[in-house]
Amino acid sequence: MTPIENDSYHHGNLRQALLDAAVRTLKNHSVEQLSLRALAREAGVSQTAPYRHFKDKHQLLAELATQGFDELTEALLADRQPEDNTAQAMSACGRGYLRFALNNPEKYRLMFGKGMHDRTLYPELEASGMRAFGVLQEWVTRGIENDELDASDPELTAYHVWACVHGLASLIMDGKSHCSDQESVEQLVEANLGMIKQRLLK
Amino acid sequence: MTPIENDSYHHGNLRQALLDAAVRTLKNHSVEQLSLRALAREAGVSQTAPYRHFKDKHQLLAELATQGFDELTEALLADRQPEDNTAQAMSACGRGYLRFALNNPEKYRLMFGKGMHDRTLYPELEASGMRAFGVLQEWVTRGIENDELDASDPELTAYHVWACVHGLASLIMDGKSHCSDQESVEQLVEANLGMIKQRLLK
DNA sequence: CAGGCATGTTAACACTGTCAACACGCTATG
DNA sequence: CATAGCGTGTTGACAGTGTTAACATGCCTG
Repeated sequence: MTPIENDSYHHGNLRQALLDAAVRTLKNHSVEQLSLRALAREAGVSQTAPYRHFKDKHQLLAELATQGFDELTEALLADRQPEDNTAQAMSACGRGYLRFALNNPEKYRLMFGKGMHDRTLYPELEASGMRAFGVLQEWVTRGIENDELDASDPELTAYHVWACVHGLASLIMDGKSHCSDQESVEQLVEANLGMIKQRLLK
Repeated sequence: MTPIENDSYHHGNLRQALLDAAVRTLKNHSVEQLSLRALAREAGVSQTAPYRHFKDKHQLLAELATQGFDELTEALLADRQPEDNTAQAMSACGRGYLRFALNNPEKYRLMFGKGMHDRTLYPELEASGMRAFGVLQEWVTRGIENDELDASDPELTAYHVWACVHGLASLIMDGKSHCSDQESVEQLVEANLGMIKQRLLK
């Protein structure tokens, strides 16, 4: 878990240690509160050492976000079974998405939001984002092919579903939902996922 | 437009001048780039003068956001006609919402997102947000009463629609839409609004 | 073994938010 | 009408930030 303790002049594992420290920070603090200098302190290293491994603060954030999208992809696939039909895939993906977002709100906010300058500067970020979107698009496409979905354009439909789920996650995360307790949030999520499914499924 | 020029020791209109400068800044810069000191410079005043009018940077941001929600409420009502049926109200609200968000992306990001510490500290902010949501909820409620909408719970349905539209706005603003030109964005918006309507109208 | 290169450090600059102490000038009260 | 007070603006300072330049260390390769 913790990076190897190293008393020598060279840390040995600083790059990963900084990323780990950043992930840890995002558990309790917002992206805006995350500082390179604090990460360096936590890694037991001088305040400019990070610049040997990251051009920018933005680059570190971009790598965190990339890693976040990969985790999101896993979350989307976690509850899926190979034999799932479209309705089951929808439910699994939706729950996986919301679970990830609500369990890692600050990381999620970093992935979307404006943590970095310009995400087009980071091709790996774009790619990992695309992979996550691809999971959605895959079952939507299959659902349309199998005539299970009431839709024609797979990409547009997948984008629409993404927007709905993303909006739901954002509103809840930003406290715009009246319900504070865990249980009523889950009910809200289920109700919303139900409304999406209800009208998209034939 | 510009605050009154005032060579005297006292500015005379600093509070509003700062808010105006902030709004101007958000036209070209992100919330993160907005600094109190820069606003003070733009108002031709020392760097700590703002603290006579705002306890915090957060308080200034909260007031901007409050003002933003009021503008959003106007935008939601702008294209509405008193005799509109639910379908027409949906379209007008949806277009108004997206127009506001895409024309004022940084202000919108401030309104949602994590610009302030804790929005519950600013009751006026909460209230103006509620007024905006109320516009949505109003026509949803009427639509259900008139049996024009295929839904039962007005609040839940309004929240669902809000999530869909908010998600769409966020994804487009954060550049997750492939389409860069104005025209294809509008097509994307229309297609998405269409899918929401199609699914909700009886 | 020696030199080079990756990785670390120190010092410094230009920013930021924020507070305390001080200065100005309008307004109300004696 | 004078003066005391208070709202407003200023100066100076502290702590924190991202970032660069110049310097130091030590492993790895020729």
